[in-house]
Amino acid sequence: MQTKFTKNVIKIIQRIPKGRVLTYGRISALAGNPRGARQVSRILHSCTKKYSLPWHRVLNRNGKIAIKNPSGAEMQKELLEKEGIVVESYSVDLDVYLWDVESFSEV
DNA sequence: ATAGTGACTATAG
DNA sequence: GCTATAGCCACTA
Repeated sequence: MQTKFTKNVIKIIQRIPKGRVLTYGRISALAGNPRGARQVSRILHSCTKKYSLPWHRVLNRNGKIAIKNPSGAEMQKELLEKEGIVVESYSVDLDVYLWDVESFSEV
């Protein structure tokens, strides 16, 4: 059984539009836990396969790829570029690609 | 219950 | 820009 926070995170991540990215802090805050950024990473680990989450659209606060696994980071960069996002040195320009989450509150 | 860990964040140097 | 610390919260042993 997952916590409410976990389910919210999953729902939010699944709502990330193509070509946009979100930060761990943003997601955790939207899910109801501004301090739960680390849990977002955990959820990604646990639920990416089960829920087909677009984990590649989740970056850290600096718009940088936070994955430890070098292969995974490379894959994420590739996936982002495929969506039209320019990735430089494993980081993206948040001013351009950060998802405007205001539309999520409507739901 | 306690301790260790982590795809984070904020602050300090 | 970088590393180092501390704080946070959920999961695992």
